[in-house]
Amino acid sequence: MASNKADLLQGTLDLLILKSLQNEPMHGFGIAVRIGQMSKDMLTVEQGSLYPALYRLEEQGWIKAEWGVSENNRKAKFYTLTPTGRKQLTTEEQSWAKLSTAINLVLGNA
Amino acid sequence: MASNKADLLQGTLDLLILKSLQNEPMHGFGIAVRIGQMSKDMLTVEQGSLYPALYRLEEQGWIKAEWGVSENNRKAKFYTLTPTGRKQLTTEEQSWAKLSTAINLVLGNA
DNA sequence: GCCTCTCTCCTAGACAATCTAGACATAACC
DNA sequence: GGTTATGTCTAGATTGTCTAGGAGAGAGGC
Repeated sequence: MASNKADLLQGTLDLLILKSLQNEPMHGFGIAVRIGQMSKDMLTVEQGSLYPALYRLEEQGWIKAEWGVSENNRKAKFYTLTPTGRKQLTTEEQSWAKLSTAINLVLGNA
Repeated sequence: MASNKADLLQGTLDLLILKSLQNEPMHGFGIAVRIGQMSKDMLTVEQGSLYPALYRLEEQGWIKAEWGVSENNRKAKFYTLTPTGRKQLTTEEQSWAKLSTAINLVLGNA
């Protein structure tokens, strides 16, 4: 019911994934770890959320997958941001900014 | 599919409703209008989202309903924040702050 | 060589919140 | 008396996330 853990807000996962890929291709597992680190462990991406999300993004044409080898010498699927994905990232960043602004307006944290 | 409109993020509606009731009791319709106004029309609360949410909150004991008469002389259900609801509001405000901070960390809008 | 740990990917099914798209009732206005 | 604005309500679909698993393969200890 009420969650003590920092569950993600629905809709933000795509944004976070796209953002993780902004500078360099990464494999799925790495994306999850990266998001955890960047948020100082306030956000946790479950694998059951991550992989479906990655497929979703790939289907949309926002990211592209390629098999490769990880830093630890394991085979891993590396995802790259496509040009369309880059546009989408911008869009989602703006829409996040707008939404959080709007909510803060209501909360009075102007 | 992708939405141009400013859909709500799941989980934020409860917070917004509780916040609307912080200062005075309101009826459902009024809450929706209020949220729209306070957010400068960036947020829109659909009725199909609103009423289920109100029931949810009432079941949790966070708000209390009472039939009354609106400013326009219609019968309307007025909702009041309970003491538990007030606590919940604080909790949710904090958790929103934490979450948006976390996301902004990832986005680099530190 | 064998065992275990860790890394990495994947999936089915449940769950919960929101949206779509309606219906209904009544006050106010023309 | 018809129309508009106000106000509540519901069924059903949709969607995104979580739970709770499984599986393969390299690394490292023995």
